[in-house]
Amino acid sequence: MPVTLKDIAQKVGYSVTTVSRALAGYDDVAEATRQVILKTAAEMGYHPNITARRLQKQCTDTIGFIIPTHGPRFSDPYFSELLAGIGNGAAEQDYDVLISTCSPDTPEEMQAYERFVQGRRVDGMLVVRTREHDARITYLLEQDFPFVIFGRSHVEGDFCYLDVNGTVGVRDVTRHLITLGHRRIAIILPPENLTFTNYRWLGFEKAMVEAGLPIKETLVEHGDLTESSGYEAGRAFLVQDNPPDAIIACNDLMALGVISAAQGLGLTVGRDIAVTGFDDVSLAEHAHPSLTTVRQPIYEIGRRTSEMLVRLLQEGTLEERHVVLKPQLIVRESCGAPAAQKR
Amino acid sequence: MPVTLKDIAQKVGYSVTTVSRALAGYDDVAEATRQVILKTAAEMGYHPNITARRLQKQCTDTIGFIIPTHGPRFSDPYFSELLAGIGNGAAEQDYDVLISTCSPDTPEEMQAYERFVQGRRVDGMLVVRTREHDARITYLLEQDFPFVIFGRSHVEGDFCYLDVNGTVGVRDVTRHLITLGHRRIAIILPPENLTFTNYRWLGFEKAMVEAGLPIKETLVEHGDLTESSGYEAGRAFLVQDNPPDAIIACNDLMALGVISAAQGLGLTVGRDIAVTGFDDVSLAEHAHPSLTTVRQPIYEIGRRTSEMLVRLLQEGTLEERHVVLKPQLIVRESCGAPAAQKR
DNA sequence: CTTGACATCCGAAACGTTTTGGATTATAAT
DNA sequence: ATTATAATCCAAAACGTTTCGGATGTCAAG
Repeated sequence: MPVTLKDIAQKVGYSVTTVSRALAGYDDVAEATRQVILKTAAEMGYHPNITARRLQKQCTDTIGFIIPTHGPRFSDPYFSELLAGIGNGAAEQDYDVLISTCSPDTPEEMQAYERFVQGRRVDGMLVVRTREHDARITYLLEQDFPFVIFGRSHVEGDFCYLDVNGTVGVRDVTRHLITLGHRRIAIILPPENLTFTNYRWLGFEKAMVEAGLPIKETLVEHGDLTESSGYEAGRAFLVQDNPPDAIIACNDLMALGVISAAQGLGLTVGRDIAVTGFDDVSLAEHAHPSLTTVRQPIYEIGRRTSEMLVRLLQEGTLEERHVVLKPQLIVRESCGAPAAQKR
Repeated sequence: MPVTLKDIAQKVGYSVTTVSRALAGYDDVAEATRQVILKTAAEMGYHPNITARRLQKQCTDTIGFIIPTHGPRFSDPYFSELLAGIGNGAAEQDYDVLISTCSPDTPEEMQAYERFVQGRRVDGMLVVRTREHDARITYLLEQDFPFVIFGRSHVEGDFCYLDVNGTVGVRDVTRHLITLGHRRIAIILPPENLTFTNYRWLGFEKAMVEAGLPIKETLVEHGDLTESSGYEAGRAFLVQDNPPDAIIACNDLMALGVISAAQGLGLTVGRDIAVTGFDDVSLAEHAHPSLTTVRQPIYEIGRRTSEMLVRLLQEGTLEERHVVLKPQLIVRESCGAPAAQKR
């Protein structure tokens, strides 16, 4: 039903080859004929069949992204922003984005990768939330399949990544808390197997050590990056005999959970207890109190990783294979500093 | 480089046809040969080239979803949950999901639809955040392209949709506020052109009228569904000479903005002012105070719409073309009711 | 008049599947 | 021995595009 090259060829009385080449802009077709072809193609409402084109070209002009979702109730503003960046970065270069959703570190996740890679549904993959020993990366390397990751990994091999320097980020926010006079500082870390967990931990350690402050085991917890786990961990800290005077959460969602826990206990955040986050999702700015956090430009990250991947696909190589961005400390009300002006 | 049917055929000494049919499970190939073929296919690491299959079958086994993003800073927990539902619903039936991101109601958005539809990148489309006069729907209808929408529309024609009854939802939450003794009730509506805006408005109107309460013009505002617009509208209400004693926000994000605005003015939400939302994103439960809201099962909605679309594609028709789910009032602390127990 | 260069066009192959419509052989029924 | 039936197999076409390697005709230079 849709009009094909053959239909146009029939109508204008030229061969399929000539029609194809006219539309593709080759210079071995007379200007007059090209005009005729262009005109009739438009009139007939021709749109190339990309499936056929893909078969011929042996590439899909599509990048894949498998979103790590935790359980059915997966509600993370972080990912919608990241996805917007990825989508726009890809669209700008006429690439499509194929997605799937999977619980991380499960057999289903590997199957999803195989489906994309082996089925040649995509030309390259975007990988996020990397783990120290990451089966996805091992797999992609061994398949010699192009990919770019947001984050880093301990997996051996040379691959392209873009990351935000979490060590500097957490170091800065810890230093800031110390400057404000906080001494008993607690931290809620991401799950242990994630690569960025260790980087953030190092930043915490560095700032504490350089200030001569002890790191108490009772003031270190792990959460799973949801508000709910932030709530639990925060509450656990605050009901201790000797509670912390500041709590660093390693992402904003957990920080919001901590704030909720503190307020639930009748504490005033920013006065009785300082709380900080990481990411700077838009909710951080509009929370009450507004959240001191470490900004990573999520949209830009999505955009840049997809741009890196597309370039890698098109040129077969990348000049800047490793990019590490510096995050930015955003001071707001939740850590008791003089409130940054709201809007 | 990847192994093809021809490679297998060569190896086992049968024709490409037989190999294809053996793998596809036809019964006109001897059991013994099938075993040989299956075995060597596995050994050689055969994976069918889906592009070739698609060209032959003239369908892509892919559904498209264009996410309406508002500006680069697009951070909505609602969409990540919806997407997880869509992704899983599709994956279960071996369908892929192709996405793109676009500002709603722009030329680029229509181009994105054309790209998907005319380029036959997908077999069907999923449409959300529908507008009363929605060019996307008009277009899909006129192209006779299969689609399912989440929401409804005034566009003429018969199409499949799944929606949540917003009238009942807002009616219930309004009634609840009235029961609690609130009389000056304000509402923050979504943008006027969205279909669900009117449905929600009707619910508000109905509850107010049946209680004999007047609807004041000064207590009706429109927001754009972001926390920031909720903050603005909420603040505008609260600084009035005669402020409302309850504010209904038409989604959770705006409600969180209202809470922040109220707290910024030194008010205690749940005592001085009641606030309610709509959606029940996971942040609503963990906000402080926890947010009274109207729950729509977002994950389930994503899942069901993609299931509907896949069935429509496979069977050419759908028995249940119009589904309207009933939302559920979730009473929590933000409207001053006795707090629902936390977790 | 021949040759070469150039401009314009096109047939056929290729990409990897699936499907159509038999062909071949063995087996069972007459 | 012949015919029908069933069990296996396969060549070729088709899906719509791009590209390779010419083919044809025209014109200017020799």
